[in-house]
Amino acid sequence: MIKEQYNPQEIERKWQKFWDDNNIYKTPSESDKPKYYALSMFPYPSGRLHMGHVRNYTITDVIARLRRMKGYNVLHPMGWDSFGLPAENAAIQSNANPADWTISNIDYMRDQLKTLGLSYDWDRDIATCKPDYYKWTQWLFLELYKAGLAYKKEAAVNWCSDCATVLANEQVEEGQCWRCSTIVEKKNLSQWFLKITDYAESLLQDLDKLKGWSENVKLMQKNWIGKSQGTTIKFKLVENPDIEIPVFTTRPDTVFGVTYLVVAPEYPIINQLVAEENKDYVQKYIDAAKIKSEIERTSTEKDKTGIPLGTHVINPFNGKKVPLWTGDYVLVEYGTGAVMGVPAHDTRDFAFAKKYNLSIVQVIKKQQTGEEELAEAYVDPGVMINSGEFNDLDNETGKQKITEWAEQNNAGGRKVQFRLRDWLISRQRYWGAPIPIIYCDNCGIVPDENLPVLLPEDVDFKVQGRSPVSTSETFVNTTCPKCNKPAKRETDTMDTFICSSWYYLRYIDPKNEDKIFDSDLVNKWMSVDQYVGGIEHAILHLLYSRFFVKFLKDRGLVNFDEPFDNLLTQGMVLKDGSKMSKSKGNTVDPDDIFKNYGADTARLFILSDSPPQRDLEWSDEGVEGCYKFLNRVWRLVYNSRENIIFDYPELDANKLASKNNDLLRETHKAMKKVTADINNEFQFNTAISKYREFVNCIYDYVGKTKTYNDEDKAVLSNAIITLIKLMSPLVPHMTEELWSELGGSGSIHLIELPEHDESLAVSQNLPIVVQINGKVRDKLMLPFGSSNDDLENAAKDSEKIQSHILGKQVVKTIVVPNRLVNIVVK
RNA sequence: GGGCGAGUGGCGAAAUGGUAGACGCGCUAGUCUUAGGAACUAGUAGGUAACCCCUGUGAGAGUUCGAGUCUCUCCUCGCCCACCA
Repeated sequence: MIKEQYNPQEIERKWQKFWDDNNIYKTPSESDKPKYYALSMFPYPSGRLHMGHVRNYTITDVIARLRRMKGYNVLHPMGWDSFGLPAENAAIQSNANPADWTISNIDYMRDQLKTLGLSYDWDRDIATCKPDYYKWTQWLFLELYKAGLAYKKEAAVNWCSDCATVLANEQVEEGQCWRCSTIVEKKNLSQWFLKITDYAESLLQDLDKLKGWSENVKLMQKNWIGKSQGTTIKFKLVENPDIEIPVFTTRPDTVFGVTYLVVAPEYPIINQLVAEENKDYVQKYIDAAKIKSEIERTSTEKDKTGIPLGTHVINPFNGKKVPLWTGDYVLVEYGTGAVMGVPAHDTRDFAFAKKYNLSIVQVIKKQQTGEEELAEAYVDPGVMINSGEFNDLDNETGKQKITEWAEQNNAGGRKVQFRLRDWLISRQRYWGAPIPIIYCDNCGIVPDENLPVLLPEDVDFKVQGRSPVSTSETFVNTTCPKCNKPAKRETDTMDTFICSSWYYLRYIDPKNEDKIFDSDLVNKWMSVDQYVGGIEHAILHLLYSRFFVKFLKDRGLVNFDEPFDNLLTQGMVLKDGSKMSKSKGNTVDPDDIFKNYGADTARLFILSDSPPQRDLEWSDEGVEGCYKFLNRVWRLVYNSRENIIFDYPELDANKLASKNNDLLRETHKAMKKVTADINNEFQFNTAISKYREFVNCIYDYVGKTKTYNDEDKAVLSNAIITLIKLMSPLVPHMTEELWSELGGSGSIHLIELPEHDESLAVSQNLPIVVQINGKVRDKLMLPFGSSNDDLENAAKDSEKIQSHILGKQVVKTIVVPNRLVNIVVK
């Protein structure tokens, strides 16, 4: 018996237990059905779910549920990105163990996910902080090491003093730490890197294969990889012709306009380039540059500064002698660490030359104009002048010719330059996967194959400036696996982005103790059919994941190029116009919504107000509205319970009374619209509108029907049971309850979703718009499929239309079948 | 500075080049109630007393029988990258 009152809390608890007990959402690895891998970006277990999580996981859950009901074997797993700094900070504050803090958060959040009614296969739950997972993270590191893609080097790295650790390039935002906004310093440290730059070209090229990614995200990756085609040109030092300074340029066509050269202050051999009398002065400049923060140095507002080294270089193209400078706007990491100054054709160089009174030589002119004094740099295409044998070439041809000349005369050549730099992965923190490396005085760097290398527990978390791991004597002191002599362990841990860049592979084979995963299984399940997560991962996580998959393919462990076929980047959840955050105090706790309205209401609201890609403004009234709607559906079913026959007889549309035919048609229209909206475009908001329209329509029907004959009952039953089926992916608990109470057996979530019948979804009569000169003047109800002549005649017969045509000349008539007639008059 | 999006009622938003504002929130009036913040009914872009009609999708032009939608110029907002040579 259906209860009179909709009681979400009672229903939801009951069905969640039922689903759990009966393993409704367990995914068999083998099945005759086609596979579908639906994946949400797994959360960091910070303590409790926020609305962003609710949105992310509900979206993916609806997609997974719909696919399941469309006959797919759906993999829909969940896990925990559980290494990271917050656990360590919490440990320092409360003297707890990061592991305990993390595990209890995971347990709480897992319960919350269950409360939300998400259809996960919990048997595949993984946590990156557990040894049975990070063992394979370490294994992966060693594979990279053996392939020459993990290496250690001394480098000027980004240092966050607040987090007391180094940061990857990708983790520095506007010169500040991505996590705590502390201004990042440069420090010279010996650190581990992954050679992601080896894959720069394929990471760029394969973006074209990602048809299911938005252009926006692909472009962000493309810009980050930052490929530029250019030329290197070598300039010899006048004072010591054995020294060559190569520069990188994308404008070799302007080489005859070089009037100076600038090297970075950190240029490795800068000391050999300085004239004796300038040494003191230059050293001061270099020291000053070092202590400037990244943010000061890279500010575009500031004037460029530089000083002459007192020496000169020879331009190989024209033999001209030009002064050599150093300037802190030149980056030692990019290109060759040296640039040529062409003030006439580069705005930055122009400003620099004006400031320091350097000469300006024009070498490109606009077509058809003479040479004239430049008021600003001329950066557009043109014709080469003052360029010796290259004069009169258009500058694009000039680029080729100049580069060829450089190649032929040993003065440089073609060069492809990427902005992408190697991935700095070592962190001086505790709560991460230890880097499985041993340093031996005899054997040097030795990989430790005895995995997992477990995190020590006897550590001092409060140590400053070095990894807390280094305080564990038992961990640090070990023996060399090669020579058995005493040796020391690496005490840095890995960037947690390593752990989170391969997790989607582990879900497929989560309990494998012998291998990172079974390749056959992974090849069968990958790629991920639909990945859903926040736009904030557009670069870091997604780029790293793509890199790992390309590496694993090269190692023969997988046979696909890209991990994620389709990517949906969901918008943020806002309140009062800005992102929900604790610091702003504008958060809404999902638990409160579950408690007051139930998970079904939360799910419905989070999907109803905006399309998923767009930001969603939180609205208490909107939540209330969704709750009322669910109550409205409940009442509809409850009040009609006497007239609902679960096994209603088949309906013959040709024989139905017109009222019943109308409802049958609306039922098929709803089927069509809802599945199309969810399946193709993830337009949950318009799918939900359709639910409401359909419910309004059934209410109309019920309101008009005083007594029910068998045909009425069958049509009504069809409408209501279809409604419940269509709503079940979004509103899983309430629909399960109604399904069961109306007489359905098993779970509604395991049935097949019905397909609409197109012939039943079209109306017999359609409103046809009649326009005069594109303005609507009348609307006529005409049969579906009327011929163009019939439409035109009907339009011209209309009294309203005739009054508009009267006394005018009909120039032409446009007819769009089933839609409109436009009469053009003069 | 470069790149990418987006501008539609009081609000969230709909709209294969073809009836702009579906659906909802809010609001107004009414019904039922002791009462309702519940439910139901009707209305709700602006102008007009009002039907008709006129105006209307950031501004301006263009293409088209017809433009929220396509093209160009401009304005505003958001996001990403940014001394990248």
